[in-house]
Amino acid sequence: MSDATPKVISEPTLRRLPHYHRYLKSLAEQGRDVVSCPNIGAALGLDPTQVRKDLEATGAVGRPRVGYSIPRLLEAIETVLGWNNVSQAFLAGAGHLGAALLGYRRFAESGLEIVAAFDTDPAKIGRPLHGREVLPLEKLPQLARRMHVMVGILAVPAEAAQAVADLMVEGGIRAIWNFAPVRLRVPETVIVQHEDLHASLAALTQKLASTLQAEVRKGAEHVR
Amino acid sequence: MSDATPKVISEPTLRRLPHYHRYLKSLAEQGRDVVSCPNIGAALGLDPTQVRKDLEATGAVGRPRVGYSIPRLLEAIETVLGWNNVSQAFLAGAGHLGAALLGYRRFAESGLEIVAAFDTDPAKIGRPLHGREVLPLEKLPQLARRMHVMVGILAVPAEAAQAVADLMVEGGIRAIWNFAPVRLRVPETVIVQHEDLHASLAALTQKLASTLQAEVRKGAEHVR
DNA sequence: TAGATTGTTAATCGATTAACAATC
DNA sequence: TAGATTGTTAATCGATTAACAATC
Repeated sequence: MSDATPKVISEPTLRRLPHYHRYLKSLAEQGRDVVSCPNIGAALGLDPTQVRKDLEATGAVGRPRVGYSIPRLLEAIETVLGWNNVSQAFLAGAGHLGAALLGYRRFAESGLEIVAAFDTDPAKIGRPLHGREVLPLEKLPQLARRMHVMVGILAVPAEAAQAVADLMVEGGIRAIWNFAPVRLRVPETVIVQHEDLHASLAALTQKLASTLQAEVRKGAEHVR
Repeated sequence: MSDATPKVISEPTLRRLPHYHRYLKSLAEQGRDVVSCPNIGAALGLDPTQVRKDLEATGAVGRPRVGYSIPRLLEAIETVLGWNNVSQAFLAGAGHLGAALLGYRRFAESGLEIVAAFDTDPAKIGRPLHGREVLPLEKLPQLARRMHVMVGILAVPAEAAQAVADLMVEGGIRAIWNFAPVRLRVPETVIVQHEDLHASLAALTQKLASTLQAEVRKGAEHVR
């Protein structure tokens, strides 16, 4: 029998862990050192059982009647999410969005450090952007290999996304954070996290439209 | 009995619709005018049955053996997503991310027009940003009421998010696109679309870490 | 007609929620 | 001890996937 279990954590759980972390941090600052699932659930608007299951996924152990140790919980979450060992990332696309991502320094707290940006626009290449150098896109693969960069951030127009993703794969990048509204074709060994603003916006506007419509219907019914 | 059905479309379906739209657009440009679900599924890497269910949700009707009319499908998707009637939005937070969102003009294609930005920083107020004026945040509620703006985009630091959301609600805003890593407390009548970059990043880094770990284990086993 | 695709109903799968015994 | 909370098992719920009849 092997030592460690594979331990697959579901995407919804993974996405909730940072929220727990943030709340626990605020409690720790207030001097609290234990917390219960019902407590977290009430603060974050989540089902206490769901909170417990999520915490269980981190390997944390609590004490009945008391709760969980906040420092140990924070530690457990950070370990699971890999926030302890920072990994370096390359950013492709130094447009509006790319620049915003470069400028947002707090990703470092989540274990990600953007070390260089790449673009095809000669006007951008060579100039520093938020303290990082902008390099010609074609250099991405060899540099990724040389520096053992594992994470790529894709902030290029939809038309170019697949080609740039191919470059990243060529450079040995193993995880792509994709901001282009395109489903990428990559080898199975490469992880793609899709950050689809267009999809979110579509969901938002549709929900708003259907809500407003329902209200109009209800209003009409009332008049009738 | 009432005329129209409420018709609730699931979030996953809503998020896929823009992808279908994009693909259908490209087919239309190539002069194609019919398309089948297996066809779409193969192109986008989705199960054909899932594609069919999604299209069904838009009210589109196809012909057995032939497929769906591309123009009619495009029309159906645009109608369902509310891309025909553009709605105006206010942006709160003119920092890196806010500026990037302002600069990204293509949201208009998805029925959203950002008409003004708000901030508390005196250095930003009064200056135009990507062609839109930056106004003092405290003016948001009354202006939203006066202009009947229904959508708010929240791109402020986490600490300020709840307070700014409260201002939006006060101004009668009915849908909030939230880029802050915070769960907002809003009345039931207000829709919140959470765009949680921290959560996505957490999921990405965890998956990468656990994949790499699994490979190390496998390698070790091989050596043994 | 033959056969591919639609439309629809059933089965599967995974996540959330509920129930309850164990425990401090 | 009494009772709140953990840990765990079962039930529910919704989305995905499979199966199959209807149809052009």
